[in-house]
Amino acid sequence: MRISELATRTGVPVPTLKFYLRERVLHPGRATSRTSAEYDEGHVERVRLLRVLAEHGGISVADLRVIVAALEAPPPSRHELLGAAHDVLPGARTGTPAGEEVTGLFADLGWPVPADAAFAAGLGEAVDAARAAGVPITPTTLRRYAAAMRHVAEVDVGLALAAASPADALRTVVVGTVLVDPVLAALRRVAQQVVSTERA
Amino acid sequence: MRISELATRTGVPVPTLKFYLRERVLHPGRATSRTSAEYDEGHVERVRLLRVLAEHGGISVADLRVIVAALEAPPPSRHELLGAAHDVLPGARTGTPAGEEVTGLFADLGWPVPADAAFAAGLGEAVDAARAAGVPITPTTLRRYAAAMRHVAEVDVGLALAAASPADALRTVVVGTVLVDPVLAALRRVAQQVVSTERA
DNA sequence: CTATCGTGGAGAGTTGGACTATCCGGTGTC
DNA sequence: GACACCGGATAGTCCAACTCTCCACGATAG
Repeated sequence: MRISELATRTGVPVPTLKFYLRERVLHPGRATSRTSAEYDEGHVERVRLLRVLAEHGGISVADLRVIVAALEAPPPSRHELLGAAHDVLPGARTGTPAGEEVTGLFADLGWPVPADAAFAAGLGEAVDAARAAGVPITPTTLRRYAAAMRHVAEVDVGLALAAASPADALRTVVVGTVLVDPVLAALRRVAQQVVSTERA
Repeated sequence: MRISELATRTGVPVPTLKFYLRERVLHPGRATSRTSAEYDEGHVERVRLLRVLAEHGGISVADLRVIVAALEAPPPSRHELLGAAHDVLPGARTGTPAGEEVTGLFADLGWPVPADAAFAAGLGEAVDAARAAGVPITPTTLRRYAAAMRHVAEVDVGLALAAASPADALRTVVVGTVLVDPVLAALRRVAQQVVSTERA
């Protein structure tokens, strides 16, 4: 199909598609002449992915570029895949070591987390920010949060392992991590109301 | 103190403070003459709150205005307080009824959630977005996520109930909801790595 | 008592990100 | 062979969040 059909199929205007091509988040079509190219279902898929990550996940074009690059080079093992996906996601602090409290938390929980894991430092920052704003987060609080998120992670990993191919698994991890966060946030708010009602 | 001292105390430039005053997210100081005003510790606190919500919570100035308005008018009961806080937070869809799947989920779980709760509709949208991007979320998946977030909510409500005053509780709920989300997201990613390692 | 200096207030300008519009020479197509 | 459509490039728009510039005036140090 040509670019105008890609536009009608995805509902994205032609100038925006050209913008995505320029920004290298959409791979070029197969050129059929100097002034036309052929796009396929892969392009339709990609455009839909870009839109949903940008609109519902709030991912910037710069981060989209990193993400699609990772999607196009799937690592061999399913386990490495998770690390690769995480390095790419916004919020990761690759190379920055985590603070003492965070490493202590992981030791307490018996979690074998390397101190330089992509999100360990980000976790420390997030906790400090919440405390700076007056939220009384104690080590106990943090342990309880961690235990709950472990249950979430069990579900997440199950979804990824159920994928048909490594490429599918990578896609599920990256997209799932970004797009399930808002689902969890909404569930958290609803659950707060429920717990609060029950205690009243 | 005068505006320049407020600027040095908070590390925020004077023109930015003037911008916050114009946008009515920072309450005016007590005017001591036509060309000067007196700011106090409440202003320092407020500016720190604005910065941490904007930087770590990604809250826009328009949403900040709604949040600070809510903080200045605390509702009488602690239970109403949660609803008031949630109506104000980004992602809320006040007045929009939730979809069938979401109301069914709540019925399944035995959660007494009104169909027009602030986040019920947002939840449906978030789930649809994730599915549109190819994340295979089943009703079972959703129930497991909900169970985990219920544990998170137990901790949240405990924190809010421990606050000294209703005003403190409101602050804890609003700020905690916004700023603990990134903490949970980071914990989720770390837990994914741990679970994945254990299964390998 | 006077020369700055800082202030509140308001409008205009800047920056960055994400598009969107215009142009252009070159097809493809009826 | 007219004419819409294409790809490629450049420039322009729009929004949010600041940031700058003025202005007239009050504060305060010499």
